[in-house]
Amino acid sequence: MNIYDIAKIAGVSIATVSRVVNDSPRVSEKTKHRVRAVMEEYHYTPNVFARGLGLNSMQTIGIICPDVADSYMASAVAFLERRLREYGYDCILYASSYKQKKKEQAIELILKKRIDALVMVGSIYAGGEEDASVQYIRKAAEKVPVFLINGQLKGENIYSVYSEDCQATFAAASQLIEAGRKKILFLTDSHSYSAKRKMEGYETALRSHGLPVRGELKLYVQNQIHYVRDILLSRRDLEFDSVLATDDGLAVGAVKYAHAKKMKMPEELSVIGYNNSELSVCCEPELTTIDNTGERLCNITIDNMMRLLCGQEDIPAEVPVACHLVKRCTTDF
Amino acid sequence: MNIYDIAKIAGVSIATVSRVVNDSPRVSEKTKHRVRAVMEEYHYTPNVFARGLGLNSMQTIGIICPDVADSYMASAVAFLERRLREYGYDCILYASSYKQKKKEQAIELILKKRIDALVMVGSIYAGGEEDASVQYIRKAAEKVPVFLINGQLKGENIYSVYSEDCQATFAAASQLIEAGRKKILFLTDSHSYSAKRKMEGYETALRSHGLPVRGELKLYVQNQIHYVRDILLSRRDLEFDSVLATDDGLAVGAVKYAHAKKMKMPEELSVIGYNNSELSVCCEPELTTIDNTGERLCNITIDNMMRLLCGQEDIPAEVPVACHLVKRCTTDF
DNA sequence: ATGAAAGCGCTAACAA
DNA sequence: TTGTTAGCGCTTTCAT
Repeated sequence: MNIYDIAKIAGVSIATVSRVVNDSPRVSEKTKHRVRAVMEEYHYTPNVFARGLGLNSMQTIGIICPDVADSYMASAVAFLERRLREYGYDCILYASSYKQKKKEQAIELILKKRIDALVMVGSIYAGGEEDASVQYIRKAAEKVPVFLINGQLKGENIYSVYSEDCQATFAAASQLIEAGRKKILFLTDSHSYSAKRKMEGYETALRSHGLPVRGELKLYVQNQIHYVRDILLSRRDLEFDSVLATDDGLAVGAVKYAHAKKMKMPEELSVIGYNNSELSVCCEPELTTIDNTGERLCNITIDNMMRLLCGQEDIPAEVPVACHLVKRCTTDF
Repeated sequence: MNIYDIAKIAGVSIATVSRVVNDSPRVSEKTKHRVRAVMEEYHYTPNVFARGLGLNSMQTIGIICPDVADSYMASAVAFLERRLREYGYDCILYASSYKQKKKEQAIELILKKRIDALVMVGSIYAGGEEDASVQYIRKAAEKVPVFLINGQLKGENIYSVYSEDCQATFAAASQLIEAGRKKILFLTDSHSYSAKRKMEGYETALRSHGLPVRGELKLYVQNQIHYVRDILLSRRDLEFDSVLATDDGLAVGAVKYAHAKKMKMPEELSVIGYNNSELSVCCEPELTTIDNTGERLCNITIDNMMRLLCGQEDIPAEVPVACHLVKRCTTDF
């Protein structure tokens, strides 16, 4: 059942059927009704491939992120998908992993699908720095508008929305210090741009309060609760009275460590996580955490994208979004 | 840059270029090399829409699930995506929500995309029962093979892989009873088929141990940790010495309740969760939970799908997969 | 091994 | 308002 069949049955030309399908105003209501009736009766569905070929678009947005299983990205993807569907777009999903090579391959593959726009979720992709590792994004932007969520990159056809992680960790670390903590352990699992910005805020807070920045207090670990706990237990040399983590999972690892050492929280150990995830309210005591407002980032991105795809021009190239601290039980301020 | 351009530059016909693109054996190695060189030089990428039109396929699998943000489904989607990509397939993603109407709409929309197969993730879609609410799946299966993950439905072109939830809860409840528990609270947030099967196992265990099945000990609640805790705190009439939950989040709510009441776990309250999620190892004490082996379900599904798409015939219509209990600290057996 | 040409099902410019 | 027709870029059959 194709457009020719419908045209024949309805006694009109294919052009008219096409117009009805696309709800063109240049068809009389009467024929519209008639054609629609025929389409209904025969369960006609326009062929999207042919349509794509003609329009050079299948109304599809590519979403790429390092790992959909990560709860932060899963929420982002869920949110993006829902809003895009409202606007009649489909999502094709690519998990790129965290490796540079894989990221580039993923982009290459996804661009072949002739998507209408590309969303890159995660600060692993770009973060305001200019090196070779970011050229593939620029190249992608030559073909299709690129939207970075929690990424930052200047360039033609590239739009960044990111959370102000640096300010957030600065504020959090400052509060720890002002509450009397002197040795803040910085826990991270990543060298992403956002991790760098978080570390920057941490260091700035130390310095501006006259505290030394010690290398051994910046710890890279895998993001697995028990693994983090065990690492901390094994590092008996390490002295710290508080933890600032770049992810709730890491922070929970620290909480588990405190349990294992029978330390009281927050008195003997303060802990601050990141992302305001379910984990932060699951662990005991519940975790003070930084909410980086993933939903807002997504919303702003979609708004910008839709305006761009509708031909508007005045889309901001960069939108920083403030985080806020959610105070729970692992801190005493 | 299209196939005609490449053909002209390489001094061959478009048919030959097409053959090279598809790596047909009916082209001499010499011309293959020549044409490939030209394609490389001009960064030629075949137009997927035209290709789709010709082949009536864009090598795309539709994945539909009620909510990608849910950690169980997020892992499943992540896993499916990775494996499908290995086979050269793309994923288009639809979040359907849990409502019947929305589910039907989602299917209708996704079928318009002329996907090569459809994966439905989650026991919300079907579970071995024959009612009207499942007809839309049968209709979908007329157009494209349908793969249910943790769903069960007999029918032409429908393939089910599901975990044996009934056995799992039967075993878990039996162990609780044999460890001396008499009042097991069954906590669930869903009327999905899998929730029903879980309840069935729970009831069977009670009966086969000579215990009564009490309606008030089967509790439907929203899946939010604090919400569950508060509900339990408010239901002062409810007496129970153990909890069997259909999801880790619910179980953690019970753990929080025990904390609030200063009850010792597992002595005064045993808790068993479901899904072996990160939450189960995050909470304190850590949660005994049922692992329903989501990865295995996905793997089996993909294997079956690929065999089917390659023209093989002997695909099992139903594959039950056993769960297993992961013992942690909220039980004393 | 290669080429010519007929689709695939739609959109849109142009005519009427 | 409606119809005719020329693409869109590819696959594939049929010749050669």
